[in-house]
Amino acid sequence: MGRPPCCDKEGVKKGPWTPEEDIILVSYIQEHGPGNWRTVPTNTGLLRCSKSCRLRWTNYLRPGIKRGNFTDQEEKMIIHLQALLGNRWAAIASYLPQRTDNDIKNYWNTYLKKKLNKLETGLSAAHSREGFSSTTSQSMSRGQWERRLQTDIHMAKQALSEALSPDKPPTTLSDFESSNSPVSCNKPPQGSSSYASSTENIARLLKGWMRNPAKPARKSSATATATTTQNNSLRKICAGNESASSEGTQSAANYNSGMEMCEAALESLFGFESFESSNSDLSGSVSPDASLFQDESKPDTPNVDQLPLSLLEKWLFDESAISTTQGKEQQLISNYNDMTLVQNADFFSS
DNA sequence: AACCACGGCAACCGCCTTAAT
DNA sequence: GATTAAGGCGGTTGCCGTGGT
Repeated sequence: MGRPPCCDKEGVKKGPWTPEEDIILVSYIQEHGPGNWRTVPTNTGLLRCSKSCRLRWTNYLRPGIKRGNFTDQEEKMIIHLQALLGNRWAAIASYLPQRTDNDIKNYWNTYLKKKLNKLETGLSAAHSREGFSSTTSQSMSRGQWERRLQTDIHMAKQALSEALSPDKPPTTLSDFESSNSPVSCNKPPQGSSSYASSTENIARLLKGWMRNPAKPARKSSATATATTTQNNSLRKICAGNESASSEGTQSAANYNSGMEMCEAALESLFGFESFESSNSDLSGSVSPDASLFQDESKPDTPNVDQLPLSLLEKWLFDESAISTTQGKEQQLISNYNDMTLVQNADFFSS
């Protein structure tokens, strides 16, 4: 016999989540923590499959998720990581801890891919204008360059996968990756503050939602027409959550001050505009629930995930060099690094 | 004002890996 | 070791809002 069944498929609700369902889910996770999704539908009474609950949590309700426009820095990072890792959105998302893999994937598919295609066609058009002919020696060198790029990408991927392999010492990338994985959320949080603050946010979310029911967030909230009974039950939940909010506020404040210090340090060190500060103008445009989570912490997220790409790459490939001890690959990777950096500089200066 | 096309995004689907029995 | 479901992930779909005609 294998494991017991997750959830029977009959009577499982599909489609957008209602705020009430969100509250139930968040309340449950606040109490029990994420993980063991199999039991969530039965214990909460939600008519959702466990998978749907997990997805809703990881993509929408989880504390620390930033919504709204992507910054230039994030955009560059995504492009760069996509070139390195391919469509491994979860891996890419681990470098942008405030963004979900779904978010990054959507952003890539709806915007970045098109933007890069445009740039690519623009570049090739410019090349043809400048006399790049398919029969000239220049095209030969371009072909060689492309082949070399392909090889380098392949080698970089290989080195990366080696660096990520589980038999490596515990200071490698895999640690950071795993520390961002949902599994790590199963670990007892460093204090229950993250869930408490999550509750606080949900309470505020509902306050806003009830105060302004005519302007719900898109999709789930939009489809949810708040009935009187719903509001009453939600108010009860809110009242309960309010009491838990004070400790969360404290932890959020601590986190924020820590983040500010970290960002200030990064800014002074690398001259990068910090992710948060460059996003400060988004606060007005994000959905109500999203903005509520802005100040949330992600307990197991290491600060290294906030580092700008150049430093991250340096660290990443230094790690690769240590673990692979293959100088040739390292050389190729650094070549690739140089090339992609130049490419990116070209892309974004245009 | 009505219609249409397009873009954004939440959620679902299906496959693969991991883990429990 | 085999079996089976959970969990994770990437691809895809479908709904809704918005802008153009």
